[in-house]
Amino acid sequence: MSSAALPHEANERYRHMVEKLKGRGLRMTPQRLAIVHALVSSEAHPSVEAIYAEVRRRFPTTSLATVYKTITLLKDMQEVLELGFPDMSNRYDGLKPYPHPHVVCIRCKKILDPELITVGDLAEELARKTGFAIVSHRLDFFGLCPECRKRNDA
Amino acid sequence: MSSAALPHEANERYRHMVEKLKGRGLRMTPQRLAIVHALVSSEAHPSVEAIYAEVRRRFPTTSLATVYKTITLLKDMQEVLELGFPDMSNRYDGLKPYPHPHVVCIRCKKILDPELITVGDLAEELARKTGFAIVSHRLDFFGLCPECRKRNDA
DNA sequence: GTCCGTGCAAATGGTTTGCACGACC
DNA sequence: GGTCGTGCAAACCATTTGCACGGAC
Repeated sequence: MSSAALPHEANERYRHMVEKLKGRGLRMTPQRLAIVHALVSSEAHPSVEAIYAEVRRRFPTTSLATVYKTITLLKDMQEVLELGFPDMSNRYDGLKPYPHPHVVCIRCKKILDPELITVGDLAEELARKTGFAIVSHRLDFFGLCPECRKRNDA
Repeated sequence: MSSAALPHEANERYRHMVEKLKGRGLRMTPQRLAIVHALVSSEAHPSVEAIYAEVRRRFPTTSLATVYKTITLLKDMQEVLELGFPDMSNRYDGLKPYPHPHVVCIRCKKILDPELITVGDLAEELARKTGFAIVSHRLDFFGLCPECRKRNDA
């Protein structure tokens, strides 16, 4: 899988993840490379199905199980951020694998990364007040994106 | 289902939810009352299984399906907040059914409501920047609770 | 008495697992 | 060549649904 067409940042992430996988002595199969590629080549926070579809364009025999297994691998290595939803399948972020805020359109399921002041300050305040040792967080805003607001004739 | 033993605030919520259900012409069966009771009588953000177990203590024939149906009902009426997790079953908050921050212990799955400055300000800033019409949000911090930190001999 | 709600069981859908073949190193 | 990863199919588990009986009003 070539990474020539990737934007700068995505290319960095691609190489970083491949190196980290290699560093663990894991085999770099074409499927794995394609899955990593799919994870960094979209800012849409793709679902497993979307990644599967993308990977299948190059490797039509790839199975869903392989996609799940590779994502689990990367999740455990903290190289992919998982966003779970009760009413739709999970979404993944391979570009920014650390906790950060998201905006989710409740109609078209679009997910964006808004520019916001850091939640780190809140986490600190929280740790002091509750005695929790905070290791991660998640902040999601749900609403209608500009496109869906226009289409708001339902 | 008596509400005599409930704390003030829980009792308020109990009555509010019952009134709202009645107002929609829905039948107040003992099962429904028990489910509503279970939802407001715990600050632990119970799972469906936990609610089911609690309800069964009084009405041993109650089915899981009924619990799910009633919770769906209350969710649609915005009287229960649903917290979905990819790695455990959903948890519910009938005491504060509006979006608010949570602290989740990644070991014992305890969920608390921390006292924090409002996220409303962030939501406003966000709406301006992205054009989204924000209708809801969710902020979760994950970490180890004080108890689990002590037990940290794993 | 009517109709809604319940309880059972079966279906669903996303995700995980077991296993044998084939490919990476 | 040995071992790990893949692909298939079956298993899983939380949740949802269909349907007939029973209870709320």
